[in-house]
Order: sequence, then structure tokens, then C-alpha cells
Amino acid sequence: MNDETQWLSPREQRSWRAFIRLNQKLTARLGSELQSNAKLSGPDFAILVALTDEPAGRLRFQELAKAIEFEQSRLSHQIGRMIKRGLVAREECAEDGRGAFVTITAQGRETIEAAAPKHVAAVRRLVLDAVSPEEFDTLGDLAERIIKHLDETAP
Amino acid sequence: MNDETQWLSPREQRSWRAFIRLNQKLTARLGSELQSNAKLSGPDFAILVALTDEPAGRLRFQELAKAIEFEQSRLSHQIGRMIKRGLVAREECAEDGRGAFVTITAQGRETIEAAAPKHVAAVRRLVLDAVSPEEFDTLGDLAERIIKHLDETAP
DNA sequence: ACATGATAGATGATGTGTCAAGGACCAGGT
DNA sequence: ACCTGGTCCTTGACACATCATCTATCATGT
Repeated sequence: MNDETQWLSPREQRSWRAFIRLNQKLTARLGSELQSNAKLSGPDFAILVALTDEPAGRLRFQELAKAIEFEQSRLSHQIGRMIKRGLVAREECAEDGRGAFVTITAQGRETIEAAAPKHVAAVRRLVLDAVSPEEFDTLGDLAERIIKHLDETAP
Repeated sequence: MNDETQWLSPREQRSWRAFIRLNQKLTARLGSELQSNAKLSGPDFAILVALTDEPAGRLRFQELAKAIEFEQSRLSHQIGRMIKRGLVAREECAEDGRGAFVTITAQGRETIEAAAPKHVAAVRRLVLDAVSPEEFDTLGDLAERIIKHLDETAP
């Protein structure tokens, strides 16, 4: 094996490790707050938000999958579990016999409406409070740039 | 329910969503590259790196858990699976009858040594190539600040 | 009408993460 | 010697993620 690997410099490594660590910690913290405040997981929350963003409160599987960037299969499993808990329902699609809609239920709405304020508060408390508005903008800019780069380098 | 929630401004929301999305995409991409290049998951990789950082190639469960910030139980399950695959081994601890060491095996070393260069290359290609060195420093600074804040606000 | 390939979604197997409960051992006081 | 409480690690149950595979339906060309 050729050993001309461009290892990370100490500086790069420090930034990289901080970034990775932050992701892990943040996901864990927000997830556990959501869980104890509202009995929702991160994926549950993302799905309910996407559905309430729709006037009709429903979406085709495909569109929902695209909106939150879940793979088909992952979404299918996730929706299956959420149906069991009464948060969403599955509806036949008249125009396309293969397709199906996911609809938010009344209970799903109650749950998300109760959860959202606490979640936003947690985001403010855990993240926004740690940096200035300008810095947060910078973070957003960098994130968008890297995402764009990732999508261009797509597999 | 009092409705004085400080919702995110459009600007804040844009940054927040980009940040979250980036985390998800990046974890997914790096995980899948690791998986196809080396048959390792992110957690596998983190553990092998932590063990090779030790001269002895071994650590107590506690210390390993602290080093990579895994909960005890999570680590225990993870190590169990890795033992099955021959990447690490469990060793009794003479000084403390309750404790145990995790040791990297020869096979574990081979695996990580083959995986690391490709992983670093992926990090460069997917992330470092998208931003300037100064920007990456900034990212690191912000990440460290938020982590510090998270730890101070610890549960 | 009918083949053919593409698309929508479901399903089972396996690996991963979290929580709650448990078993083994240690340390300190009595 | 014996509690008692804490520490170290394991275990089982369940939610989640990914992969490969499957079925049903659609859309097109003949």
C-alpha cells in the first residue's frame, strides 16, 4: 500500500474531531429532550413537521422521503411504527394504484404541537445561546456549501 | 399552553436546517464509504482508533467509554459484536475483579490500518475540499464553543 | 392485447442505540 | 465477619438504519 496519505494536520484534526463530536452530542441531547418531553424520536419529529408543513397534512411516500431525505425503506419502516402509535395513517392513492399517502392524525397534530415549542426552546438554549447571530449565519453558510459539495460529489 | 414561543426566524431556521441536514448526510456518506472500503461502521472505526492511540493497544471499558463518549451499555454491546468479528478481545483485569480490558487484535490492527488512509481521503474529498483552511478553523472554533456550552448545560 | 422495463412501496435480516434492570465485586464503617 | 452503598460491566427489550429482495402497478412499444 502506498503511504502517501495526506493525514490531517493537528489543526485540521482538532476541527474535524470537534465537528464530529458536536454532531454526536447534539443529536443525542436533542433526541433525549424530545423523547422525555414528547415521547418522540428525531425521525418522528421530522416526519410530523414535514406533514404539518403541507396544507393537506399528507404526502405521498416519495415526496415525504425526498423532503426529509430518507430512503424508501427507512421511511416505510418508520411509518409502520408511527402508524402503530397512532401518529399517522396510510391512505390509498386513487390516481396511482402502487402509491400511498401518509396522513397526519389528530393525535399526531396534538403531539407535534405540544412538542414543537419545547424543541425550539431546546435548540435556542443548547445552540443559539452559544454563538452570536453572525456566527450562526456563518455556520449556516458553511453547512450549505458543504452540502452542495456533497451533492455534487454524489455517489 | 402559553404561546410565547420564540420561534426561529427564517434566517435562523435556514442555518439550523442546513446544519442538521449536513450532519445527517455526512454521517451517512462517511459511514457508507467506511463500510464498503473496510467493512467497518463509524463506531467500529472510532473504537479501533482509540485503541491504536494507546501504546498497549488496550483500555479499560470505562476509559474507552470516556474517550469516545459512549455510554457503558452501548459500548458493551458494541464490543460484544466486535469480538464476534475478531477485531478486539476482552481481557480480565487483575487489579479489579469487576473490570475488564478491551484489546485490539492483530486482525483489528490490519483492518484499521487499511481503513484509515481511505477514511482520511474521504474526509478531505467530502469536507475539506469544500471550504478554505480559515473557514475550517472557524468551523472548529464554533464547534468547540458549542460543545463547551453543551457540557456546561449538561443534564 | 401483451411483453418489458421502470416505479411505488413492503418486508425480513442484520447491525446499531437507548433504557431499565441485574450480577459481580469493591470500599468503608460497624 | 458483615452490612451497605457504590462502581464496573452485562443483558434483554425495543426503536432505529441499511441492505437485498419482493410484489403490485404503471407506461411504452409493438
